[in-house]
Amino acid sequence: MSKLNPNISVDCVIFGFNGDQLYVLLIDRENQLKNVISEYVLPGNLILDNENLDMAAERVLKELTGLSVIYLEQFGAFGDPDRIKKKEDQPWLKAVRRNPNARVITIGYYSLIRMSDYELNPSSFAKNAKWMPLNSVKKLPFDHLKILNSSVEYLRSNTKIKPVGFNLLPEKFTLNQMQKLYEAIFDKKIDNRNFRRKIINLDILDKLEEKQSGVAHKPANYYKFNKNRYEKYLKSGFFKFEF
Amino acid sequence: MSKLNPNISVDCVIFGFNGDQLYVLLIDRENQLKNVISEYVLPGNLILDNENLDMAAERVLKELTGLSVIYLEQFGAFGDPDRIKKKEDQPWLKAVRRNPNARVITIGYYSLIRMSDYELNPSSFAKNAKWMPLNSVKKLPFDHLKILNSSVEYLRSNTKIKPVGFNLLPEKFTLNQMQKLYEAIFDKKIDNRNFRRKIINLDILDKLEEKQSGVAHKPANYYKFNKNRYEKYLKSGFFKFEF
DNA sequence: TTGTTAAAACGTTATTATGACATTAAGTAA
DNA sequence: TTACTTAATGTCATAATAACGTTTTAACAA
Repeated sequence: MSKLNPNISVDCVIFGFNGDQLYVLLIDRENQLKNVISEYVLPGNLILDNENLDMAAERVLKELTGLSVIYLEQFGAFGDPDRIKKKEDQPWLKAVRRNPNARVITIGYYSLIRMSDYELNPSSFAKNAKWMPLNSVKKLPFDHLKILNSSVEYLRSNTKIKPVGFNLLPEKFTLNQMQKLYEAIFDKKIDNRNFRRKIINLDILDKLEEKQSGVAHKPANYYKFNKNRYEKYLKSGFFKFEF
Repeated sequence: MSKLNPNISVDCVIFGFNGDQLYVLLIDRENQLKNVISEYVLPGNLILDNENLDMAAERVLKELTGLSVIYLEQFGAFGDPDRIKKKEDQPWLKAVRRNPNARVITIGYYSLIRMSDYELNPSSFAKNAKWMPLNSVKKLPFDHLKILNSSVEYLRSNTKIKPVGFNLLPEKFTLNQMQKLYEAIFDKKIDNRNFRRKIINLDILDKLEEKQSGVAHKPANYYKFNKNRYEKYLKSGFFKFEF
């Protein structure tokens, strides 16, 4: 069996979207350790000595939340010598780490997932995990708020050059759902006619026959992301997506 | 005195520009250790336990090349378990590392400097250091080629959204020097009228009174980067710079 | 069956940015 | 004075953008 590396960890920022606002997946420290005040942290842990960073992020996320996520992307390394030295964080570290005083640098990973695809199942490990509205997270232990903020910046600049949003939307989605998502990511209103034109012109959406049903207004058409077409475009040059 | 952390290193990719092509600063392993075949590597080393990653990058670069660099930017973490396990790299590791078998993950930093500002001085530590044309670097020990390639990608996407190039140019420069730099970074020809229009419209250059002299052709006007104006624009929104 | 409600869908115009393209200007050197 | 070399410049057709209001389609209630 492989050993934990005492100096290197990964932390995962998992974003979700519920049709209205962005959420981030946090885990409750309390459930990792009884009798310590309940507090939410980013899912993260030390890496094993025989795994690479990407694998570590995948494993840690799976262990702490039950999620198997399609892709995780590295967005930064955080290594202030005192990043886990705050007094209030010590009891927890002492309880869960073999070497609670070790200097740990952490590598940040992020992912975007469809919240609906991953009902966090209270009967598994996932009972620790909780979706929190991104805007409501004002304080986190360690340097996790810094890490979170950094991931949000990364998400934004990434969204400008890649259609990352599809990972957060259901398989079939309406253009208005999509617009809401972009508005949530960039935290600003977008003109709906301009949005539609732009997204349609990218030519990576397939308009389905299907429409919304049961809604008390004109039903919206469903669309699907055409990954093949997207990848063809990627190869033959550059993608731009800005507002 | 602080100790080296056996598991975490930084590696620096320092880009320079000579008016024609991009260079990268490498150091000669031989000078760190006699009797090992000469081979160039990225300047890098383990971090100290009391310094953060940015400080470590600064210090390591200074120690290995003599350079004090204005800004270093992190661009990625590299942590394959076998990244320094290649057989041919072992003698060197054994000679310079207290714990040559330790798993080391490394954080990549990059910077752009004016080659002319930093004559690498053969009388100092810098005798190890050498500017190599970026295009000529086809092979490096460890995973340094991967790191280098990653930094080039990062440089490119960064250049699209920030006028990073100014760090590589002399204080006063001509628009044609600047264009050559962008052509080197993106590795493609740019139409000079379109380039000029775009760069002038950014409104962050000051045209100086001064002209080139002593050249056997029409002398070019010198320009200067106006940092204040640039930062004002940054605050009030978004910068775009693409070709 | 008709009217009300609510979100979806849609088009135009003025402005700005882009890409493609060729000629003249200003110095030095022979 | 001429040749040489790089600097500097303008136009036009096309594409992308921002700003803006009205009509459509379904469900539901009266």
